[in-house]
Amino acid sequence: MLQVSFLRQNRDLAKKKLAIKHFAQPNLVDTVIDLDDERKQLQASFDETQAKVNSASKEIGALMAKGDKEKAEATKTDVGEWKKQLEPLKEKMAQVEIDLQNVLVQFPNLPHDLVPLGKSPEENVLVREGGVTPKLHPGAEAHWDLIKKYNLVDFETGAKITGSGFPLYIGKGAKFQRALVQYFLDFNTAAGYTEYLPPFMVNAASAFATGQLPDKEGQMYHATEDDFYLIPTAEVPVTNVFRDVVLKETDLPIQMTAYSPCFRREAGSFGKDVRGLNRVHQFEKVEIIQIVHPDKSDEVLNEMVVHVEKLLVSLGLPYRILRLCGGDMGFASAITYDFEVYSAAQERWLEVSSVSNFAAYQTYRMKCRFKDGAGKIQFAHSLNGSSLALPRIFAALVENYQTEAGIALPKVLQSYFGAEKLI
RNA sequence: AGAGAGGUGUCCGAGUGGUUUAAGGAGCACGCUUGGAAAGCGUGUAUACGGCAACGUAUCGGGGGUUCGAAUCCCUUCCUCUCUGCCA
Repeated sequence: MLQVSFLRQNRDLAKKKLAIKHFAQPNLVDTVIDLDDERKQLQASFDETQAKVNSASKEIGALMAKGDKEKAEATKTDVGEWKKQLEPLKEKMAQVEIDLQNVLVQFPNLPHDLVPLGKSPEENVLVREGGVTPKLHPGAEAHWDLIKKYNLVDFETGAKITGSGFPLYIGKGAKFQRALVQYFLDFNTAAGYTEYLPPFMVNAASAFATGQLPDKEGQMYHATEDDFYLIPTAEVPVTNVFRDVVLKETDLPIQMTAYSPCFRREAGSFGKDVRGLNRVHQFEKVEIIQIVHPDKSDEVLNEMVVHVEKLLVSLGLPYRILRLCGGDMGFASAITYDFEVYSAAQERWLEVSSVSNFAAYQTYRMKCRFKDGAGKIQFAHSLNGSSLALPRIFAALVENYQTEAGIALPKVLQSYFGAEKLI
């Protein structure tokens, strides 16, 4: 959420930056300031009257103690009058606060200066690429054929059990998932991240804090009986560890990693992107999350990008890193780098990780602050990234490592999987 | 799931309608004291909003209510603990 004080001081800059994110109603910035002015005014007169009530009430107490009942009763009448004035003020103030909040939550985060202009994925900027695209043998197949051929994943039975997009991993397919999760977690903890295993459902306050509510309500599965949401990413529960917390400056940076299944309704998706493991409703992911000093978040973002890059290099997959343009970025992000791996069999790039700096957008919503050296309270910055999401990594690995004899494995995974090759 | 007991500041803990302006203790910070430390003494030690400031307002798990006045009474909700039940 954007801070009113920032919007107040940077009215035009905010509008300009919102335009980069293709936000349709830049004039809401003015609305916010007007509402905030009104709120201030209402509070001033409310506080003033309330102060009179408070001190008169105390006086009544003193008068009663002295036994001066008559004067006490007279003061009660005065208080009654003031309280009548208070009622409408209170109501108006509550309404203005709701209105203000309703407008504020509509603003996406402002883009970082490095974010390129653009509307669609074609306008993302290629930062760098690496790895070598393998030369596959003739007759090489896409993962949806390979997993059928080797009985690694059964979509039909998953659909029978639950519905489409809920894959059933079997045998070596299931074990491979476990091996990947284990490898990714070990890789992250070796770099200093602390491992968490969070709840897989969250309450509305948590979903709101990281920005899923109200923006992406329709994308989450909702358990209405208890009003819990199935998490779309471990980012939601893990970032919320620090909701409503005032940290010490020396606690920063906080580095966390977590495995979780992710549940996404993916309402509105269609087309060839949804084939096989390219887009599913439930998948496994290992996430990295950091909460850092605001002066450090740019630098930390780059470190996280390099971290994920190293992980991809270790898997021997051809990859590229893109800086997303304003139109392709997420709602809460200030700057995002997407990682894609090349699927040699599908002959297309698959997004496998997204690393973002949220600046103070999430931390302001969730009131995650720290006390700096001077004793001043500041909002921390939050960042996160996938390290890594499994389905498309799985797809790219089986496609790129396929041979006529079976499917090989990158060296780093052999000990985790307990064999030299997958098949 | 049923019955009961609870939730107070950084922590422990007192507080059943009015100088509570949340006692007292511990911790922490600073100062005094000391050769240095400990002890002792003194001072300070939550957050948000409004205000240039003085200060005001709100917050005793959350929300609502009663009252001139609520940590305290009432309703509701969440959480923790104990017992019982059920269950991996």
